[in-house]
Amino acid sequence: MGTKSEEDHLKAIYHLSERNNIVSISTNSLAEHLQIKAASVSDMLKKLSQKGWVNYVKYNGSSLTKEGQKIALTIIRKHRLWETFLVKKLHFNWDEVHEIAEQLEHIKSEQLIDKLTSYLGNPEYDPHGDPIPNKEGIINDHRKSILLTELKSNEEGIIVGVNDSSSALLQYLSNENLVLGTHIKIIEIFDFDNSFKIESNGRILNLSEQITQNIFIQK
Amino acid sequence: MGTKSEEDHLKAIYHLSERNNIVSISTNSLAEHLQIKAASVSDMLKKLSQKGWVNYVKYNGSSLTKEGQKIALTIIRKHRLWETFLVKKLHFNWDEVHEIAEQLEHIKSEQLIDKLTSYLGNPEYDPHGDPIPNKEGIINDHRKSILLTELKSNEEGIIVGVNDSSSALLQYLSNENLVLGTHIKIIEIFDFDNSFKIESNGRILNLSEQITQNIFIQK
DNA sequence: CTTTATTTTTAGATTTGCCTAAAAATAGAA
DNA sequence: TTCTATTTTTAGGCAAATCTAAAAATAAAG
Repeated sequence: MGTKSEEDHLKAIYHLSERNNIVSISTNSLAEHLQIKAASVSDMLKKLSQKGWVNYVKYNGSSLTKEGQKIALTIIRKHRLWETFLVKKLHFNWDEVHEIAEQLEHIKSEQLIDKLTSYLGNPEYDPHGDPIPNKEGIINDHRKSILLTELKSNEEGIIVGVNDSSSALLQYLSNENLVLGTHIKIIEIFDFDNSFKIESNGRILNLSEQITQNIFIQK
Repeated sequence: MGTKSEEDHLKAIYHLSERNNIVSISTNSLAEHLQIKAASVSDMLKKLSQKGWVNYVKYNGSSLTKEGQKIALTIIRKHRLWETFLVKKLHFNWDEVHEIAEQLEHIKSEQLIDKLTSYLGNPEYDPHGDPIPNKEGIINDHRKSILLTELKSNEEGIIVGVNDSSSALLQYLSNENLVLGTHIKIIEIFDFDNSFKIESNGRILNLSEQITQNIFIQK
């Protein structure tokens, strides 16, 4: 499809749109996300717009076209399949695979991905609980998940995903034994800092707002 | 280590040296092998020489330094491990894996290769019968193989490798059922074109010189 | 041992993806 | 609403890896 850099830009637009439920993504937030300068992003947006992958109005942000979204989802599909491979088959920890998958996602071979998919048993979710788009770029997410922040005192749920794949968060969660499938119960919510006191596996834990707004729960 | 292009140049020097048992590789043959122009190769040789990876004397060809050879062998190791993965685990045919491995060999993660190696059961040879260098870049090839061309009438042997990984050759051999491990016997050698009449699996086959000089045999 | 042919290098351009600095547009505050 | 701050774009540059065309070195042929 595109170059590594083009693919990275499309993916960034997709992720920022998804995370914030926003239609138009600012050039600055893309630059921040991609760790490059805004001027470089402007250049690339012009190019992607010309290719028909991005809707771009000067000074007014950008969004993906149908075709751009298809490409972004193909890359995300590959990323999540490779992460699944790394954890399930090569026995990496879930916090070690992101960087490697960032490289593997750009390998070009449809047949490779087809064979990898069936080798992994057609997985629907990656090791972080994120749904794997199908070959047509469609996400079939039958989890009814909400953010932990949306729960109230005394409510209970199961961890089904994370909103952020940074090593720091994933290691923190592993360390506290808050892995996918873990059952938790809200004991108390502290208004002054929005931190949560929860119970999980018979232990009492305190979670900061930075943590609670990155954990997906199913009641 | 280096960029994709640097790695490709080092690997090319290694392969051409190996194939021809020659110490110094001409710029033109590198250009031919890499499918780029000789002028571009000159530029790169200057760069690699400056990095201490290549011995380069203007107008006099190039060879690998110790360090350059180590890098080349690391790439070759990764290439052959990925090929093994593609054939053994994903069930590709041996003639389909070269292109994909050309991409995968540039993925950067030592841990990934370590885990892949043990996942594959520390293989010593790749699907084409080529030895896989170890982590230190040492090739431990305990096959005593010779080229099919070196056999005489009535001699027999087993196919243990190929000298050329082109799809064309590999498909030809698969088609004739001349896979690794196949036992063959020389019936007759025709002087006028150096072609061989052989017997294999009870069938009589004629092999041109282009084929016989690319098959490794163990008596 | 010249002359010609071939190989290799240099010089100068191009493309891609990035940069900095300055200009232009938009948004926010008084 | 007008001034200031912020965001975004433009303009011009740079490094990497390639190219073409021309010059230089080496090899081959007579």
